[in-house]
Amino acid sequence: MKNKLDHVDFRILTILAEDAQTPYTEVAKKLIISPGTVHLRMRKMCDLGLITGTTLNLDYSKIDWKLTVFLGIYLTKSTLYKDVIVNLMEVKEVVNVHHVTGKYDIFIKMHAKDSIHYREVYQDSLLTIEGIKAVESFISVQENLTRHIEFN
Amino acid sequence: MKNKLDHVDFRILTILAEDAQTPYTEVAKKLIISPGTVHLRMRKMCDLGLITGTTLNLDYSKIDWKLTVFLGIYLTKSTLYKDVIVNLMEVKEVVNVHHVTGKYDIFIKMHAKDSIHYREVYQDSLLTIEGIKAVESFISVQENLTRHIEFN
DNA sequence: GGTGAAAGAATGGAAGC
DNA sequence: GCTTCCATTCTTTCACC
Repeated sequence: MKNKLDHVDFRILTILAEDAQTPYTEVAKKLIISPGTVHLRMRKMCDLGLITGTTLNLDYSKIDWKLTVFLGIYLTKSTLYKDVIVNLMEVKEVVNVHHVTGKYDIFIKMHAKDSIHYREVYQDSLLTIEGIKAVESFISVQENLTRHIEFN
Repeated sequence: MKNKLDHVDFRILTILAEDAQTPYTEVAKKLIISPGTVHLRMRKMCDLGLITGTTLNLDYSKIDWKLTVFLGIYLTKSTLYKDVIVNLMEVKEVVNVHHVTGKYDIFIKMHAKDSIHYREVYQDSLLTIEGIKAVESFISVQENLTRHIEFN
């Protein structure tokens, strides 16, 4: 898959991963290629499934969702992961679900307005899911970094 | 902070969080407001610090970075977190760093090309950081969900 | 597989309501 | 604080290289 991509593609990715709203004309100018080429390369990378979309980076604390929590989930039986994941995805405070190997079976990230809201979600929406044996939580005190890998 | 935002702002956020490249004219049409208003609201939300940027969603496996790993880090002394975080941020495979409460002191997310690459980063770049006592890793077998909270 | 130009569309101010 | 208007800028296609 990677051999379909070259250095120009990676430089386009680097610029747009930094700010997805950068006009293609500006990307083209920076890389000294034509806007048409940027457009073509972007379509190629979307078609390849490398670029799956674009989104806003949001600081939830600014709308009074003050808590970010990571949760490591133990299942009663590891094979139950599929059903549990489906149930987790229905909890709207959950923004990220990973099936993992290691101490935990599933790893999730969620947001909550405050500790009361968090406890509600935890007790009423998470612990009640069938197949979950136990949950360990890690409350984020501070996010220090969110970025992409370097493309090259 | 939240009282500066209304339902229209949240609907704009919802649309653009889904696809940050949606033209403002299209957002305006969906919400039956003028493009100028979308522009104004967006600038307000950027100025408030709610929107911190825009980015691409990427599937790293498509460029042969096959591993996503979460790592829970124990420090020799919890007060060392600042220095350790600075050092972690210099490891380019690390894309996310959170200072957390709970069993671990710091929680990070990283990507690697394969298990050899991962072991190199783990042994040479992470375990060598002064102040880190131990690390527990969770290799993501599958990402099932990445989304935003529902705004309202 | 890239370029550059051109038609159509979007952006981002300003003036008025 | 929203809207409409408009000059400027961007997108996206396509004939050509």
